[in-house]
Amino acid sequence: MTDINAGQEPEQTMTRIQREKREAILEAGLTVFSQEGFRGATLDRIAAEAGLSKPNLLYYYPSKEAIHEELLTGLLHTWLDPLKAVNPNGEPVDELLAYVHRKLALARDFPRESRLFANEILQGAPRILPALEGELRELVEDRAAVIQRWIDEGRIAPVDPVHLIFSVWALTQHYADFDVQVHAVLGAGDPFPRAEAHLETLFRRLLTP
Amino acid sequence: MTDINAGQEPEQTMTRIQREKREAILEAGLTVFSQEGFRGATLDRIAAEAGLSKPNLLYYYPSKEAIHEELLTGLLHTWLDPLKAVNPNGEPVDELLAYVHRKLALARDFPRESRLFANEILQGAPRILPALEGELRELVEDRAAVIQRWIDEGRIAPVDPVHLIFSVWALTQHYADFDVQVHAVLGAGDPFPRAEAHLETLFRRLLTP
DNA sequence: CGTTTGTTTGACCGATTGGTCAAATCGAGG
DNA sequence: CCTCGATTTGACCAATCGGTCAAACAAACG
Repeated sequence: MTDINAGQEPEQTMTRIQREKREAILEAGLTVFSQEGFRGATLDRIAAEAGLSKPNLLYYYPSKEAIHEELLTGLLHTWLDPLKAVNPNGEPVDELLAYVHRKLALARDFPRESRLFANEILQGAPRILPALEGELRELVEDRAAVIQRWIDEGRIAPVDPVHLIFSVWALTQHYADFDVQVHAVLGAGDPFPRAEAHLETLFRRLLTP
Repeated sequence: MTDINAGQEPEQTMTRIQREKREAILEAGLTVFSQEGFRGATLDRIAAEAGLSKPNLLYYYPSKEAIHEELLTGLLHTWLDPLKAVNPNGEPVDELLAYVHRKLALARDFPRESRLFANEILQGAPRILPALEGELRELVEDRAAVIQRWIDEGRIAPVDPVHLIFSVWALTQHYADFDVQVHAVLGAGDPFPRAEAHLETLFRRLLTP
């Protein structure tokens, strides 16, 4: 019996089969957790989705909690990167529009990740509240200061910087988290091209001085 | 043994105690379902929250499903009313801003209802998809036509009418569904006054011709 | 080929789940 | 005070939950 690394990422020491199975489990966990939330998800469903027996799944991850935790920690960085990438020395309107586009692309390409995050927040963020009050808050305060500077310099129209960031989050994640509703209203087509054009219009009118 | 109405609302025939207990159960169910989702919620927790024993709860509602269903059906109307109330004969910008304010007030005053709805959509809307594809879709199409008319008459700036409605939903519900995140970033104060001012600015710049 | 190490599974466990039921308790009317 | 229906509860049930374990199986290697 090999006590497979219950902690972090010495992926080097893992065999091919270990990497593949753990990846399959994370993939399945992402699907199930993002639909049902942590409490609603069951190991049986995750195991079935991953094509493994339940004891076999528990051979690779020590608990349901461990799968969920690894998914969440991986997520936060992906989630904050687009905001981090806003360049304080760039052209303000372009930088902010590019941020919106990156965030919308994330919603389009990683809807399950978006819903996993939404589920965690809806449940009161019991597992990532510290990260929200730490990393996230600091990053937002930092970028809000940059935006405020742009406003003071008259390079974008005055707007509450933090609520501007909230608006970007709300508008982009809506297309991932509420996609069932979006499709119920719009029909079968891909809503993203129009969404992109709409958000471009919205933020351009909001920000252009 | 009285077989308490398992169907709809002859509230007239109910005694005071029946009305009170059923109300307490719905209240508790709203709290629990909105936090944990349908699968994650347990009858034990709902019963505890309502101050009842589990068998006593099941004396008033025949199943977990029944509580959830009654909450959801009651919800949809509350949710659509603000959009219904948009007056096709009013002043366009005022009407739409009033809609935004009504929807934000809903998020402020009924956050649990908002989260219950969000949970249902996140899970794929298994219980209200028909209503979304029916009532909701028709209402949105109807109001989108009104907005399009306003655009054609040059009374508001051109904008995709359906995505405009999505934007109102996304921006207002964000403050209810993600309030933990909002508070993590902003600190303890009440975010709604600033949110209201921000959304007023946003939609005024977007819509003013 | 045998051994050792890594992988998979069937059987099982205690706890919790949604739900039942008969018996106990309450409360209003006679 | 008695009665009868309304309400409440303790005990219980089958199913499912997260998780364990020993045994079976597979793979690598000398």
